[in-house]
Amino acid sequence: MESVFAVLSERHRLAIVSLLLEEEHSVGELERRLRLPQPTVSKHLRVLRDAGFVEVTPDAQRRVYRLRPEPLQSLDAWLAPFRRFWAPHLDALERHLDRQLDGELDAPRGAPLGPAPGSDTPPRRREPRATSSTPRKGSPR
Amino acid sequence: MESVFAVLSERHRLAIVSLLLEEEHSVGELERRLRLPQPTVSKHLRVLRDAGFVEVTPDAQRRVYRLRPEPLQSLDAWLAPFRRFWAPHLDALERHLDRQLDGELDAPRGAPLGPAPGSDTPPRRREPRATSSTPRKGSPR
DNA sequence: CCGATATATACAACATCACGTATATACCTG
DNA sequence: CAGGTATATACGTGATGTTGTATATATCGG
Repeated sequence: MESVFAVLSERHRLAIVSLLLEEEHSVGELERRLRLPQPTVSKHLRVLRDAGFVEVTPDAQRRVYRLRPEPLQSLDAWLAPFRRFWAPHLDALERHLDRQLDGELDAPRGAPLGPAPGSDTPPRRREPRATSSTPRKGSPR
Repeated sequence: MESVFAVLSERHRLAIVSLLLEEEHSVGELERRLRLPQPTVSKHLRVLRDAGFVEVTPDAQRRVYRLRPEPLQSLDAWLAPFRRFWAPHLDALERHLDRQLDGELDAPRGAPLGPAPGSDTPPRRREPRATSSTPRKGSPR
């Protein structure tokens, strides 16, 4: 369980993190909120603790878990360069919307709202923009 | 492979996403950059495509992959509430850094979001905030 | 049309993870 | 000390993911 992503890729752990965002909780409280057997909760908390997501404070027999900021902060830091990436996309979207709002007098060529959510393959053609440098054909392995 | 986290929890996929942040790449280019066998690259790209992280444009026999913003944007959105959470912690961190001048928290350029800083808990204070007025005993289920 | 190139997919082996069950440890109350 | 409560851990099992090998599909050059 190395990475921040691996830790959060489990839905119950994600739920625990979300719950702990609001306030600290004991194991039993998490157990009830999530409707999970106690060993499951404890094991997920163990993973979260090893990864630095939570810290624990003993309170008699109870263990009160609370969120720690570091791992999520590092996630935020990792994400930073990507914000710069989709900024232009947002701009493009905004410009598009601006034109639309400004009046679609332009009658924009029928293109009827592509359904294209994500994983389609637009039938587009692309010129060989291959950095002009690597005309490799038979790269011998 | 449901969640954004699950997709990014694999280091090679994370590397691919980072590479595609800089510019689009064909499968062969990724193959060489990452020193991975071609089927492995293709399979990871398949996962990324199904999850909406990348889109592909055919260029003769090549397939040129480029990054798509949506999934990472949703990750950013998920992270938003947590920023409010660690804001107070940032104050503490800043005070600490002011004294230490220990800058090392930055976006990894290709660095694989290292193992979460687990128990390297900076010498922080732990208030005895054990809700001192809750001497719960045996709570019956 | 043929061979080479580029990429995708099928299949099997293997590792990892999450879960349930059982049990261990610690603390509290009487 | 005894019994109950709260949590952690060990072990076996089934599910899922990753990888390597082999093969299929499509395109290009001649």
